[in-house]
Amino acid sequence: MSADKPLPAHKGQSGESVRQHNLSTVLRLVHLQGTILRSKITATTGLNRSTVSDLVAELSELGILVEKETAAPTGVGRPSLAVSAADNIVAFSVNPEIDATTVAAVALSGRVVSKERRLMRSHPTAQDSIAVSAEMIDSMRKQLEPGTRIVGVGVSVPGQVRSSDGVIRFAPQLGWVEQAFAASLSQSTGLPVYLANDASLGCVAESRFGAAKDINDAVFLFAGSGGIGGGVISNGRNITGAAGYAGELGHIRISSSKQLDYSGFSGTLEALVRRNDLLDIFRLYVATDEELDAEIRSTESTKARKLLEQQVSSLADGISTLVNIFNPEVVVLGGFLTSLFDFAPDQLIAEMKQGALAAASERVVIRKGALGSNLLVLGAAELPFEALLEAPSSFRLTDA
Amino acid sequence: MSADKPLPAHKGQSGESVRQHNLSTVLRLVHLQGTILRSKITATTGLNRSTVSDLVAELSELGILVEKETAAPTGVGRPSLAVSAADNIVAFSVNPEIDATTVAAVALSGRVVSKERRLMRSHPTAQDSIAVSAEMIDSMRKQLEPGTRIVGVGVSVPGQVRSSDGVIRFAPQLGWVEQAFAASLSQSTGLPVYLANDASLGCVAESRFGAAKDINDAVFLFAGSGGIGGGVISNGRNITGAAGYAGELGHIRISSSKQLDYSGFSGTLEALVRRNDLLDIFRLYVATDEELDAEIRSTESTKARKLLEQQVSSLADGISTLVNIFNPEVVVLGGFLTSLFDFAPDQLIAEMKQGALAAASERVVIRKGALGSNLLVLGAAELPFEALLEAPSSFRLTDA
DNA sequence: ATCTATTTGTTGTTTTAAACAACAAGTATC
DNA sequence: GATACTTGTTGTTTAAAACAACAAATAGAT
Repeated sequence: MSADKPLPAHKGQSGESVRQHNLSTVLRLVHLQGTILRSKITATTGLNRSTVSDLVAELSELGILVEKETAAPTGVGRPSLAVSAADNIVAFSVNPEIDATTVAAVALSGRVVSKERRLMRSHPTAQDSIAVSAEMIDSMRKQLEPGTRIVGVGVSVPGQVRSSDGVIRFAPQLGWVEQAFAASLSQSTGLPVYLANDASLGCVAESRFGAAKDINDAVFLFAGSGGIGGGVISNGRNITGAAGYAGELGHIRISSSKQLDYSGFSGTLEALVRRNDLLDIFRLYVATDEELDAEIRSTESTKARKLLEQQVSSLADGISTLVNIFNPEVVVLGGFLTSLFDFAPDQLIAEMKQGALAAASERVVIRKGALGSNLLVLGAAELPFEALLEAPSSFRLTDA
Repeated sequence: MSADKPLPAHKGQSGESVRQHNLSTVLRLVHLQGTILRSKITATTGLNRSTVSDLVAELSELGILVEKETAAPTGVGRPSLAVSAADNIVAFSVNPEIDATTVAAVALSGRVVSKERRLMRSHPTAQDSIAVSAEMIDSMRKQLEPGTRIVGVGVSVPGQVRSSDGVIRFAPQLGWVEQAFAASLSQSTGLPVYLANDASLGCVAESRFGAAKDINDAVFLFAGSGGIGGGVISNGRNITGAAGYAGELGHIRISSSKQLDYSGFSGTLEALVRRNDLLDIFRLYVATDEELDAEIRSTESTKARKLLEQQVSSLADGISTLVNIFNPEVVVLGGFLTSLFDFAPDQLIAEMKQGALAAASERVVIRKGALGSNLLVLGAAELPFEALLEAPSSFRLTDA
């Protein structure tokens, strides 16, 4: 009945855990803000000058942070030192898609060190994908600067991932079911591997570095050829749910329509806002988001415009529901949803407000994603980085 | 661009804040678990025996906790002391409804010290309600045991409340708009007053003391005569949103039906699962939840059973959407939704699973609320208690 | 060019609170 | 009644943040 397991919520704090927390706080600040003055760290953390000095020294010792003298002094008084995240600590990010696999190396400083997209035959098995990923990581690893250290691998998966053990439960586009992706890729590379849903990672990336930076409550909707994915930041934290499947915002039911989405549910947001329907009406077979966007911007076809208006309406319905549920400050759109937004921003906003409570919707801002093609690259890299940020002094880095 | 305000997320921890945190942790543990052995506190917090001894001593000194020798020893070894929350520290909870106002005094120990429900003429103004509440609190205050100290007042509001200043933005049933309830009631009583949405507070109560105790991810749906309200616990925390309006789960759109809910939105969960529709079909004008439940259990009418099945379907649709969004462990139902559940549990569960992702729904349990008529009494009291739990050593208690 | 005010880094000391260690107290089992 | 076991108590140690004093580096004033 009562909790025999020591819930983390009821954990006390000892002296050492305070040190861990403070190291973590400083490192996270630098990772998120980029290069930052030490005096600024002192101000934002509220810690004493000498304490910050000591913390930064320890992190520098570990090779995680770097201190440099500021090139141009900023004002009166002794110039403060600039603190940056190490440029030679990298995470690999992997994004398997239906027709290609993207692998990148991202430095803790945020720099994308290298990035490669390899086309694959359609419908690769998970084993194929793991083999290709491992090989790409291996070759990329050899080209890293000497002395570079590796945090691990983050994989963005277009499907549902069990967070506890990194098993892909179901990836509809790829046709994968119950694949122990993390364990297998970890075996092949000798590196720790972390998995999460792609849209959730996009959400994390936009909230840390993009359109929702410094926002505590945000909702994300990303649409691609595989449907609509989503993510939520509430009170500054990504909502994951009990097992990691939360945030499937494409599958919220908003209508009685019998139209099906890619997972076979009817009347959902994903069923009514379909990229393929737009491609069809423009008589396109495949198209990049840019090409589709150009068509949407320029079309004069009444039929096309009507479909677009319907999709905008459905999107507004979906956003209304999410606003009522989450009361976010910002709603961030990605993929071709940005084109829908641009097509009829006033309609979208008006219909969204009409379907949502005034109090919850009055301050909501709808915004386009800011990270473009680096969205998932940065998002996936945050998974291993998060592990490092959580325990900077005890995390085991791997030599390149 | 970058954060000039020191975000709490980037706050460091000093020695003193550790003490605060640990005092808070111990006190919260006792408040949530009820009477608990000191050895158990040591085990769950992970703190040293002597540290726990010291922390409990400080809280006892403050009169917040009480240590007693255990009546019946539990096993081998020196018997541990039983730690309880003080029974003479109380919070008032207030619940204004359309036809009555309920005021109660709740002890930190969880005991409901007193409770009174006063009938009022229909459609009271906010001023009426504040005056009546203040008067009820005053008279109840006089009857408290000597030496009792007061934490504050928590108000559960059937409407949207801005959390920053306790202004009621809109309470559709009561017809209130923009009422500075907290400020006004605080003026009248001389006590700190906290406000929140009623369903959110019910959610907090069930998650701390009721059907979702020790559950980190739970969704709550409560239905009454005023519609359907909701609340969410994600990662152990109640979701409030940017301004406090999150959790309006009754207003999620699940259908294209033109049926309107109490806030004028069409096709929402609240529009399709209406208590009044059930009352109508049973030819009841007013009825308690118990009376309605009896009708639902015993009805043989085909028309009634069809309506009930429709409502169960709609409820299942709503829960599916919420399961896809939140991946909860438990969904808790309250009000007449429990009767719907009892009417057709298999249908509800089957249809819910049909509309939700397998991964997210496979482990979900649908459960009835456990707190009955004390739901809002306990929930509202948690608001002032929370302030005390947050800062036990510096919180200013008021003498009765 | 020099002086002053200002800000920040550095170093050595103090303080706080948790951990630790040793012992006493109380219970159950043999 | 002896022994093992668990918990409370007390005094000591330790870790880390705060503090204080001073040095360093800048901008602006004289």
